[in-house]
Amino acid sequence: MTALDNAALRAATGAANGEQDRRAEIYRSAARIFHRKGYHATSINDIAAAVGLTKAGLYYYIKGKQDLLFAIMGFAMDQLDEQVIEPARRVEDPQARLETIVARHARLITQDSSALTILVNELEGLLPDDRADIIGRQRDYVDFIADTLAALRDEGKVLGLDPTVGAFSLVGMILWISRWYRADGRLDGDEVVAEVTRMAISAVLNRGEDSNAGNPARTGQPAKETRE
Amino acid sequence: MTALDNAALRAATGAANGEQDRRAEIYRSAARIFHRKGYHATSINDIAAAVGLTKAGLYYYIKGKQDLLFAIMGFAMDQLDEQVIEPARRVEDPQARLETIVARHARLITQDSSALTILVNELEGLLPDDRADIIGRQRDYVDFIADTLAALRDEGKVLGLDPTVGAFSLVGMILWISRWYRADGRLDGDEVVAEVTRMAISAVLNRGEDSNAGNPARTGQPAKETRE
DNA sequence: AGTAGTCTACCGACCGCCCGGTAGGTTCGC
DNA sequence: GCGAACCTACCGGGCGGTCGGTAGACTACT
Repeated sequence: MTALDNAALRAATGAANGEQDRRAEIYRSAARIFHRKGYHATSINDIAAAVGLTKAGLYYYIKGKQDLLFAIMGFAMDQLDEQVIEPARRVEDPQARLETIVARHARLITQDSSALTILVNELEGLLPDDRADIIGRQRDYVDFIADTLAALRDEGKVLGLDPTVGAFSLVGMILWISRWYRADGRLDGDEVVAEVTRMAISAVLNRGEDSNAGNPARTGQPAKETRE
Repeated sequence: MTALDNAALRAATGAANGEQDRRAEIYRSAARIFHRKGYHATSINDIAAAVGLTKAGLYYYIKGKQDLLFAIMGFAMDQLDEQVIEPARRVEDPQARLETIVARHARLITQDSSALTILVNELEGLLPDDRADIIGRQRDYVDFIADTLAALRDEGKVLGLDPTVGAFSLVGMILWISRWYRADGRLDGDEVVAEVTRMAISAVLNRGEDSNAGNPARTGQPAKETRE
């Protein structure tokens, strides 16, 4: 069920298969509305109307409100896994890996923040088992960042920073983008991603002259890896 | 706490300003519950039960659910004004001022995050006019931080950072604390505040050797003002 | 001292509304 | 004629909010 739904969601702007498209449209609409109004403030009717169905018609596609939320969150976590964690895992140098994580996560948010934002804001709307599932995956992500910070520390590029606090702080910085970034604003998505990535790297790296193991720490632009 | 307050209040019937105490207790309870479950997922009955009243009894003290939310948010903004903005305004050196802002805001969150977290998470629960009021005050806060970053840039301590993006990013880092910090966790509140403050300063200051207008930019530890 | 009135602080019962969800069709392409 | 894709009509229940009370402390007057 969940895997199927996720596959449906992933079929973004498709041509073929009618049912899958419809389902994907429903999930996308629901994600947008949940994002805008919040899960509890959104009624099944709101979603049905947004996709041009009645409430009963909508129930042909979904099992219930909570399942819908869980499916959206599962999709968001899959997105994070595929677009951020997996690519970053293939980067061996810790600093480059951190840049990959931040830049890719930030980019995901500037592109479409709905699902990823619901992922962090509506956890209490889930059933306990589902919530445990999502929280576990989130914790893995934070641990992944914390491990990267620990590796940077072992290289001597970071001094006296608690990796866990560092990881949480970076995540907070990134997630917050969805609250202030507007696609039609002064800065475009790429500029925002670059700015935030630079701040993130700068936040964890040691400043200045001291104890820097080799490696002429780049102080200017971020890395190349910010796009694929 | 609640039971104690109620017992004390009941025992001291006839004492001076019981009404204000009761009202404060209601706001505090409501803030805690809104924080835990979210505004929309919290019923008036939940709050009434938490303070040992019936729903009808609660309405003797409040005008409605939305007014209650607005009152809590107003209180949170007042707290921010008094404990963060005003003290920081009296610090003239921009870097020290930034440290004051971050440290004081972070400290407020580690002490009691309920109201301050509601302030950012439940905006859509407000009436449009109330929301505009709160958003305006929030924007003033971000502008205050952005101005401080701009001042740092004018001193040459910050290069090529957009002050607005910088301000938002720092705010995101700080606000996120309420999502992961536990008073009974590995680190105590002061340690977390210190860590986050160091990261924030490090995130915006220039690293290393280049193009620094005069001014021996401190590249080692941050400043003293991180605690009072 | 007694008692009538007043006010604070609450409660039980109720209202209309809308919620998530369902039963039982109906339409329509194949 | 059959199943996929929807619909209308409805259900029980909980919601925010209101109404009409009332116990009891306090005051005022006789």
